[in-house]
Amino acid sequence: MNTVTRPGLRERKKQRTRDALLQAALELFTTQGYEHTTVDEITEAVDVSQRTFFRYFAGKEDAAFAVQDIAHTRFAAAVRERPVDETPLEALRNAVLKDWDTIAEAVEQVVPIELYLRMCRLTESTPALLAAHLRRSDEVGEEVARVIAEREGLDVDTDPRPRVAVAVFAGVIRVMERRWGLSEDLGATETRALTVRYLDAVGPVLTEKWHADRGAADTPVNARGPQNT
Amino acid sequence: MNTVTRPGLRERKKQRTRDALLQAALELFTTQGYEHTTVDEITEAVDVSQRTFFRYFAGKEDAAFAVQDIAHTRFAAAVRERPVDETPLEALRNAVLKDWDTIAEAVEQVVPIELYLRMCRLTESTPALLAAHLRRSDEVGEEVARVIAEREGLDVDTDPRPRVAVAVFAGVIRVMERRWGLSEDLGATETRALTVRYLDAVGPVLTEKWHADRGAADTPVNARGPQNT
DNA sequence: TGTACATCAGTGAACGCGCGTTCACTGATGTAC
DNA sequence: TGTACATCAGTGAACGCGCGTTCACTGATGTAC
Repeated sequence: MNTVTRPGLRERKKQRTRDALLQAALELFTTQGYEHTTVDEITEAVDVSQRTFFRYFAGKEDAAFAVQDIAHTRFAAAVRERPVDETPLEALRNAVLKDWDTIAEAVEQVVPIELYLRMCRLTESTPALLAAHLRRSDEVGEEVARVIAEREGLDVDTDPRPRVAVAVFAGVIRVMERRWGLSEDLGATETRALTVRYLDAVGPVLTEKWHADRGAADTPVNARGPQNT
Repeated sequence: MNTVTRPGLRERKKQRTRDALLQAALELFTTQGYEHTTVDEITEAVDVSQRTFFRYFAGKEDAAFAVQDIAHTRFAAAVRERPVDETPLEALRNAVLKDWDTIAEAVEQVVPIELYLRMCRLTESTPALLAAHLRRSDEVGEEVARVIAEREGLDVDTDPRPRVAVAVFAGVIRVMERRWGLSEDLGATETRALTVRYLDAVGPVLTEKWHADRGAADTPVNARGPQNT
């Protein structure tokens, strides 16, 4: 065993403690609600002292967003990897979509994906968490705007376009998040389709006459016909 | 005196107490920082009991956003008042601009405008406040999306366009807020011009080649030439 | 105009609560020889 | 392979703090007659 050098026993134990705390935290948050879960309950569930929790997480909120942070970091990295010949909005769109291809696996390294999805729903319905989420997303947006500016060889502080592009994109993602949070059981494929459709809606929203196709706007991406949600 | 019926003495006293608390709160927040100001300090400054504070504000955060709430309410109302022949984005743009014509007076009814502006800056630089602000803005966005949907005779839950339009608009406003927060002494006129320019940038960002006018994008609205900020 | 009663803003003192911190300590893991 | 020492994750118990709540009470304002 131990084919390649892997972290020592101490490191592996740390990782296990952290994972256990994280999983217990999300489990409790999604079961009893974020506000109604105390740090003490989390540490009791894992059977470590309260002090240990604060060794791994700066606070309760930090634990709540530990997995989301992975997603954010991955997204920023995905944007960085887009070929420069794509337009900024193409790059952003392709980055999310590509990112989503492998996000499930990445999350599963830490907690069950299903738990992460439940946590996302909770975030949408808990004011304190939603506020924190929006602020974190805003930060990611700022980071991504800098990446876009660099790609295009622009100064992010003097040229408004990188930030505007990211803001437009982030706004659409936010609309998708809200909608995703509302409808139960919206799978990966549907979410993807929804995102593409919303992104495609931006152009027409700005330029086309809205009333021309009134009522036909929410037809599914690949098919036409009656539907709900 | 008392030409028309005005609120009784009791009501006027209540108003004065509330205003005093609000002003003291913002003054302390902007002077010492939000986190470093306790509710007790606020009530001590006004010389009322701590209990009285909670009669007027649900909590510390509520006081911090009391003025901002006025602005939000006014904006939503302004959107409602736009003629229906304007496109949604025209309506949103005209609503902010029109709203800003009279916002100073409205705010002055409650606290000095300069204090409100200082509070806005503080919000931008205090994580807890920024998070709360973004969540509140998100709520306003939802409300405005419903107004837009109604204007256009669309169902906000099946047609993505109202929410997408508002998200795009809100994103641009957010970019403006951030920039405003960074540069000191950005007056009303400049802010207005900045907003218009950012809104005008949305179309080109989506459609035009970015590199064509590289470096010339941030020239002032009415003039061309070297400049900073 | 005056009196008697009702309403309700404000009091003040005490409390519960959970977050996050502190401290000196223990014992397992890692490393040097 | 074994021993001696260093590191550092985890302990547990105590604490400070500020938010927001509770309660029975006081006294000013409003209203009915």
